[in-house]
Amino acid sequence: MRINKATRDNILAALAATYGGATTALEYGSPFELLVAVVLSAQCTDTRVNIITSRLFPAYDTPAKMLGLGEEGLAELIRDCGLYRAKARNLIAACAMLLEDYGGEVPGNFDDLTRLPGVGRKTANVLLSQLFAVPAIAVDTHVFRVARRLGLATGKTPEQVEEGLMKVVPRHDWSDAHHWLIWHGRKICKARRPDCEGCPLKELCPSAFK
DNA sequence: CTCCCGATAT
DNA sequence: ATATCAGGAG
Repeated sequence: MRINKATRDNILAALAATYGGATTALEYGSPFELLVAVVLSAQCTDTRVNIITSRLFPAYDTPAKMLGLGEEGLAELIRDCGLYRAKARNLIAACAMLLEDYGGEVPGNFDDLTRLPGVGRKTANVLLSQLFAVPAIAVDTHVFRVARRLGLATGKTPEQVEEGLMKVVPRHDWSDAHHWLIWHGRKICKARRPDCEGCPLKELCPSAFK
């Protein structure tokens, strides 16, 4: 669904006004902790990730400490977030790579981040924008769904939606717009039963149920 | 494309 | 019962 520039700018202004102070819901105390939290957040609510990390981070807050857990030990601690074997395997391998190649620090560029096992395009963009103030639009399930419903972007893949959003959102708003779309997706524009009646964008949205 | 996967909402 | 949740790897 294509929309004109005036409508698009009104939508972006309304999102900014409604979700202006939005930021991540993931709780973390260091770049490494955010890396772990974002990997755990795949196909899992942020609320549950925070429950898990509140038990994990006090004892395992560095690559060296987490590596000492081993896959089995880590898997047991993160079991409740689902996909736990793959996440444990990837995180342990990522800890080893961080120590081996990056001095135990989280690298600050896209290519190095996506070399880490379990870190793909979306996670890398989250870390770049959140940790290094690099303008980026991480397209997760909410951003993908909401951007398309609002007519801000088209395309069949997250990467296509990311490209579309970068064209219509001013660069200095990329990181913020990512959070606006996530919170709108959580609170109003939900996957299963969107609350179009209570939506502040219902007059502007090409997908609104009227 | 399939697989990984438990917790929660509907 | 089923869809969905801050995806990524093979």
